Amino acid sequence: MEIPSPPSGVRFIDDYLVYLLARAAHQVSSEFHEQLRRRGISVAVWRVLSALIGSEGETVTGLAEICLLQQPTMTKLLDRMARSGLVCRSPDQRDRRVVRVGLTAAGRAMAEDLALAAKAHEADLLARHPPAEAEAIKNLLRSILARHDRPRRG
Amino acid sequence: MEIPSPPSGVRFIDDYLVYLLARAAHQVSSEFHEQLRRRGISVAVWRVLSALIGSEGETVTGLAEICLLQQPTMTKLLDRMARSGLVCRSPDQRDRRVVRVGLTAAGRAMAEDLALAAKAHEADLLARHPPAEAEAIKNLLRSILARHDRPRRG
DNA sequence: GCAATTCAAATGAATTAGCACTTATATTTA
DNA sequence: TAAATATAAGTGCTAATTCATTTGAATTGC
Repeated sequence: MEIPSPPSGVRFIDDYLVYLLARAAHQVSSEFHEQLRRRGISVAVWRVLSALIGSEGETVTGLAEICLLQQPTMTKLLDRMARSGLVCRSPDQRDRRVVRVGLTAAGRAMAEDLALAAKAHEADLLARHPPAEAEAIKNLLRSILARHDRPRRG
Repeated sequence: MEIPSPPSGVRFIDDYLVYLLARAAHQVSSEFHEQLRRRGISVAVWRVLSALIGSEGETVTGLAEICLLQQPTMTKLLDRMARSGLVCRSPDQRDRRVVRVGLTAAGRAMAEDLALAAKAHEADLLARHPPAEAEAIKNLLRSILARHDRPRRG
């Protein structure tokens, strides 16, 4: 059987909020992700580093939640990052189930270096919008985050 | 060495646009993704099905771009979906390098069924915002997409 | 009209993620 | 306080993703 090219009409996804958000997130980050690729740093590693900037001592589960990953995925990611000398784990004093994650000197240097590049990229992104809109974007996103905070999820 | 709990101050990521977008996208879709999980349908499969609604005949590379995946990932995903009888491939008549992808009857039924659930979920999401804001969200996202459309990417 | 280049899709090897489960520690409650 | 339940992190297996490459077809330039 033969399939013609897609019609030029409106696709389902073009008016579907969840898709618009996913696409915007992907598109907006793609330039910075290419910078990471050039430096040989994976997006997952950058997410962990950035999550720890100004917030060292997060737990494994906490980092997984922040980085939008499963906990076992984070455990293994941290294994690799510890092996490459970017993070260190240490047991919590009060609760021995808990592992707290910190940056090594090398990890902190890399994190801060990348954060500068990330902020420069962000300024560049926002400069493409009229000032009022640029202002509105983050506020709207924070409003979305506040209104759709899920009770709790793995 | 000992690592204290993270300070309660402002984390880097809490004011970082790319993260806010990624988090919003994740959070907003999580409820629907749970619905998918309950039905035993993966997010990737849903993305392909939804991409084909009203737009059958997309190419493999085109679908990869729409679904925010790499082309080889899409090839293998389509292999699996064809095996489970959701999509069919057929060679383009004009250009024999191109493969056009269509839905089978079962695939179309599943796509339309899920699209109803997706739209219901979307209505539910938007109802949590004041009407003016709900109106603004999609427009703002479309503005972002328009302004940050990348030239071309794998 | 042929060689070189571009482009679409597929393939294979290696890496990574996800799911279900285990282990160890805390907390609850009877 | 003992037993039951809950929580944090790690493990093992399977499956999916990626990167680099290959194959086959179309386009371009000479």
